[in-house]
Parts: sequence; C-alpha cells; structure tokens
Amino acid sequence: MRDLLAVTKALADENRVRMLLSLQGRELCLCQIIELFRLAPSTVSKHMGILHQARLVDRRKEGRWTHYRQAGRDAPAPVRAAIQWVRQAGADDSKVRRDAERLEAILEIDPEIICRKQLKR
Amino acid sequence: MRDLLAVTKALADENRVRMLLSLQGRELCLCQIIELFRLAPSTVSKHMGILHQARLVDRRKEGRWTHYRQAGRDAPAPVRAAIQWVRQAGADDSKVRRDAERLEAILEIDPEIICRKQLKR
DNA sequence: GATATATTTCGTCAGATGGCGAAATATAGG
DNA sequence: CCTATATTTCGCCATCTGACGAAATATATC
Repeated sequence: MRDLLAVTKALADENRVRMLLSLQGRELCLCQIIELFRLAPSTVSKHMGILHQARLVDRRKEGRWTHYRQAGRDAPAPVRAAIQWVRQAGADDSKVRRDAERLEAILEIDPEIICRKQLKR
Repeated sequence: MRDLLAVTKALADENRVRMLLSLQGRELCLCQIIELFRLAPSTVSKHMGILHQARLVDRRKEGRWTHYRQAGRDAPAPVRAAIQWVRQAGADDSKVRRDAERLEAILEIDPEIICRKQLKR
C-alpha cells in the first residue's frame, strides 16, 4: 500500500505528471526541466525527488549535473505499468504537447547556458 | 489532463483506494462501506463522491439506498485501465486483504440492521 | 402530510502540500 | 584551497485536503 500510494500521490500533481511525461524517451538534466516549467529550482528539485522516491524516475549524477529519466526495466512492475498508464492517459493532452514543443527548443541550447541564465533571476 | 488528474487525485488517498478495491466484483451500499471503514457517514459519502467524479465508480440509487460499484464497460478506457492497475498494485496488500475479510462478515448482516446501528453512534 | 431513515451538503478545524527564497552541499576548474 | 555553479535542504506561508458533527435533502412508510 505504501508503494502504491507513493505512486498515486506522485501522480496527483499536474506539474509532476507533466515533468514525468517530458522525460519521454530521453534524459533531461534538472536545469532543463527548470527551464521548461519555469518554476524555482528548489520546487523542481522537490518534485523530481517525489517522482524518484515513487521510483517513477531514475536519477543519474554526473559531476554537478543530475539527469533524470523515466524508470526502466529494473523498476517494479506496478511502477512501470503506472508510467504506461500516464503515457496513454496524457498522450493527447494539449499541455503535454506544448511542453514537448517547448522542450525541443530548449534542447537546442547548451545546458551550460541555460543554467547561467537561471542564476541571474 | 483534468480527467487524468481527477483519477490520480482520487487514488492518492489510502481510504479511497481501499474503498475502490472493496467493490471487487460486487456492489455495496454506502452504509456497508461506512461499516467496513468505520468513518463518519459524511466522510465516506465525500470519498465515494470523489471516486464517482473521477468515474472510477458507478452509483445506483434505489430508494433511500445508494449502491456503488467499480466502473464498467461504459467508463473511459484510461479509467478502466486505472482500475486494473490498482487491482494489480493492491492485490496482495495486507490491509486490502483484511478489508475483504471483514467485508465478508458485514455481508452476512442485513443492511437495514447496519444502518440502524450507525444512527445510534 | 408526518415520521423515520439513508445519504448528502455545509461549516469548521488540524494537518498535508506546493510554492518560494535563503542557506547548505557537492563538484569542477583555476 | 578558493571560486563558480548545479542542485538540495530548510523554513516559511498560502492553499488544499480529510476528518467530523450538524443541518439539509430525499424517499419509504405510516
């Protein structure tokens, strides 16, 4: 029940659902997610922590950067099923689609530059 | 996104998940659910309302009684998928199992008698 | 229609949650 | 080791949520 609720609670927030879906097929570093959603770094970090604790996303640390991606084969079956469900249920949502579009633009920019900009705010 | 979040928020509470799973294969009237979870009638009613609004449960009014059951074929595909997911993810949870056991005992009793008892509290 | 009763709605309260900025932490590079 | 920088942790505040009891609603029965 604890694991189940960790997943459902993680998915019970719009921003977290959109963050999870923005990791479709690729890995993103925190600053890219911050840029995509334009929320405070601390807020995004907390959200990703909640997704991570529910095992919905994997975390990879590389130097100063933290990369996140959707949980893979090693995740528990119910968690993988949950990701599949969200993908289907959110597939043709307009916000999700617009996130994907904006993400394309962000991926054009060198992450180094993105982070510099964020400090100035 | 609204529909998706209605479902995940509905499932982000332990009592609601257990209530949904107590409707496994059968219909229950509100007073039976109240008896099973020993929460205030108003609380249970609100929970069932949230599950209903997310379309996870169907509601059938018969006289003074309201019967609830898991959503069926007419529910949207993502909702049906969500129910399947919860069933799997909660299948061998100890609380869910104990709920099922206690429910068996409650089903032995005439609902009329259950409701009378509840008024006296 | 008056009464009993099953459920819902409303008002309230305590605790959880999401947001932020400031401070702390960790690591790369001079 | 000192600085810059990417991220996390902490403390705070506004809002949301789940719980209850009281009151309102709906319906069966007298």
